[in-house]
Amino acid sequence: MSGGNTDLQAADIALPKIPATAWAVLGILSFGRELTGYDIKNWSDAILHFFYWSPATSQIYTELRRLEDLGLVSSRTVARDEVRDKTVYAITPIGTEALRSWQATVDAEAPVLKHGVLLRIWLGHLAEPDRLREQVADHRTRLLAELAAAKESQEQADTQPDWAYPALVASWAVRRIESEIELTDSMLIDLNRLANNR
Amino acid sequence: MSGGNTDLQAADIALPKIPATAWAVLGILSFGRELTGYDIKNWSDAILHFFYWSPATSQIYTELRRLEDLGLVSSRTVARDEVRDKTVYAITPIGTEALRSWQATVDAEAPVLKHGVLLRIWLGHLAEPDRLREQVADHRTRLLAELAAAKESQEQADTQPDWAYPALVASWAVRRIESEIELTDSMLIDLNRLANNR
DNA sequence: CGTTGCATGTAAGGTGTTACATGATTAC
DNA sequence: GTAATCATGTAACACCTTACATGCAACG
Repeated sequence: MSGGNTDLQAADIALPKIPATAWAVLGILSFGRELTGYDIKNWSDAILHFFYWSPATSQIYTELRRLEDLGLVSSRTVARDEVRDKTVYAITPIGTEALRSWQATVDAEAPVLKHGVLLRIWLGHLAEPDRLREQVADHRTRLLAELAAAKESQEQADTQPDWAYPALVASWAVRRIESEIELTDSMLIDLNRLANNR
Repeated sequence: MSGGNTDLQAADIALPKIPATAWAVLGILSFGRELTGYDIKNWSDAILHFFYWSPATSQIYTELRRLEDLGLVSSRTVARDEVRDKTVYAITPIGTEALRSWQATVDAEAPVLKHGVLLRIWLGHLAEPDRLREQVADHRTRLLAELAAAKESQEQADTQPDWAYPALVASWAVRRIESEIELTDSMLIDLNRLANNR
């Protein structure tokens, strides 16, 4: 509205064309901490993994280099112990604005689910019924472990100040895993019925 | 049990090392129809997409070539119209046994979810509250369309003979989308509460 | 008569993984 | 003393997508 506004507007920042993984890594750094590539991998495995896939370690280092070349993150060397150093990365003001601009202008693609267990059930005509139920039961066990991890992540988010959004997402993750456990149980019942009706 | 059993056992078949996408394409052909690459892409978009991602068309043709080289599928040329031909693919006995063997021995990897909307909510501290709610509302609309498509897919599966397993998976897909709609509604409420508390 | 569907690819390039390598430190 | 953790990469390669190209047929 005001003609004299020279503030940095989200729309003013050129939106670099970088893959989704790069935005995710930048997003992790947007919480304001200085992190090593190793730290980012751990965050990724612990949190991102509930709603986005966790890239390989080498990929994270590749993205960090890309982001630094673009000026979206900065790095500095700090002491790790008396002998060795480590490199910590932080988001830059340009990086923050780029992320904001990405948020404001790039619509989310349709979510993608890659569910190997469901693929195997879909191809159930080729499997032994026992094998199928074994796979589903294993999946259920995995879900229980995920649920515990998600709940822990939720507690973490609830205790951090200014983590309202991560807390929202953590609560979504917990409920979505609970729902998948129900669906898995129901699938097991259906599978039993199918196996008995022959 | 019997020593004289010379039948082809799943475990006897060498398990070729091919990517998950190749198994998915082979799986589509395991329902016994002769399909063109184009047909497979359509099946993929219509069905596979509910629980597995749908590969690009060019990727499907690549996988078909790979599968044919391995003898897991065969192709033949048939007339399309008076002028042009088309190539239809069918699974071979070796292909069926390879799939069986894959089912019997390869455990499913952990499911992967790539949910761009959730990633954006997780980074909500960088977004305008309105923009966030817009993204979630758009996602809800998308889910409604998916739900309709999943229900149609379910009806299809229910009317086909010997499609008990696809029917099971379709019913799972319907319920999982319904559950995600609920989670989305609840997310919208939480987002409203967050926006008002400031 | 223009658009959508059918049908099949190639070429280029980007994305991402696996395997490997290194080595000090800390925990058991 | 041995395993796990921290920390950082490189090299090779596989996977997959995008963009492009082609052209008839059928539908409105």
